[in-house]
Amino acid sequence: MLKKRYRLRKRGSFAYVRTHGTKYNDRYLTLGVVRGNCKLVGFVVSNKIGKAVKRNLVKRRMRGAVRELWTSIGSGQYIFSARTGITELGYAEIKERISALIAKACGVKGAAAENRT
RNA sequence: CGAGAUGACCGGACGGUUGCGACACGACUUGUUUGUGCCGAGGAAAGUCCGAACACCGCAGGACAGAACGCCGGCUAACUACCGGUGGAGGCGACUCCAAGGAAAGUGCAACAGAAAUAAACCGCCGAGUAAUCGGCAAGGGUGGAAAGGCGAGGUAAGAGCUCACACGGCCUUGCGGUAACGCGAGGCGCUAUGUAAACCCCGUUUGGUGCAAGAUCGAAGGGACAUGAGUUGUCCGCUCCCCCUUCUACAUCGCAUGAAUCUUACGGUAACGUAAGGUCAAGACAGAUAACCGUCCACGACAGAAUUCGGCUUACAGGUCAUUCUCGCCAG
RNA sequence: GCUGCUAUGGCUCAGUAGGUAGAGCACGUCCUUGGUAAGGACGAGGUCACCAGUUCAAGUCUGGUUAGCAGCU
Repeated sequence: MLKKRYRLRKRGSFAYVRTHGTKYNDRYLTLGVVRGNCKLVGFVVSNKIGKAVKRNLVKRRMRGAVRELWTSIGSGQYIFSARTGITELGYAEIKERISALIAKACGVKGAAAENRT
């Protein structure tokens, strides 16, 4: 599991990433990224996903996956948003999809930075 | 053996690796550090439907309105909950269910059907009359959820509680039993009275508002202003205050985890529950902590995630366990 | 976490002192026109979100459930 100090926690940070970040989409996940020196990750699981038990389960799995892939992530602020239907996936699938998104984001790092400025 | 009834309980287990949150004790590089120990979701944590604690609203006052409840007795911090009884309804039964005061205080409503709906005469019956028609009656028919008690006898022109009987219904008086609701009897009164109060209402009881995003501590700017205004309920009265309003920033610390707590035993009580003794401290976050993988076993795992805290209610739920428990049916002896 | 509101034909809505559920648009058939639109006539379409209760009778009254919407920060 990810320690608290590596997680994105402030309301303002979420708003910043959402408006200024580059987005990468998947069938079940959305990733928003802003480059920076520190390395912070946030998770969004909305009410649409399900009731409290399902939401918590999804959130835990996402955190667990990110922890295992921690070394492959570059510095910056990340937000993973869950989309409807994700409750049908197992842990392994979620992990695969997250790693694919991370690869995509880190691969086009330079281009994303140019577009932003 | 099968079908049920009632009450209580459990809610995968064990082991290994990696990982997360709070707390305690250490370490040194003194902080977004690290090591060890210990603890870490539920019977409903849910819905937010009642009742409280606690906090604030200057005081927490009054009246009306509004709201809730409504057989009796207990229990409780409190309650509309709970327990026991009474009455009623359902079931062959064990047993279950019931917002269960007042309809002669008043008002409203009762569609359609039906002659007529709180009111009396369509068909009908009887009498008078040649007949038209007039008078008497409410037994029978039919409508309706409901038609001025039921059934029998007497009585009559025909009929009618008009009169009488009833282990019938109602009202009044009274005896016995019960704390009481009420029950079981006795006597009297021929007896007018439909339903609806989960329609307004009447009677009785209770009730100030807002809710931990309550609130306490810590800022800045702008505007109004000496009687306006404000003081969190709809209206009014009373009382009080001198400052009030708006916007923005910050989201830290406290509130915040020992409590009407819970477990065991004993005693009292039919029970809810109470009393005494002893034991236990057992989540406390603020983008919000329980996951991933593997192995073994079985019934192959449902509903579902704490957010101020308790007592209830309601709703969801795979499967399973227990009881000198209770009922019905079938078979055998 | 807390507090409110709504649910009626395909769509937008009425329906207040319980008594056989209505309007507009849309839809179908016919008339009108050389044809279309407009207009006219007729018609179909409803478990009144769901489950119980009160009542002779419930869209309406009472309790519960489920969806959806809004506000408080």
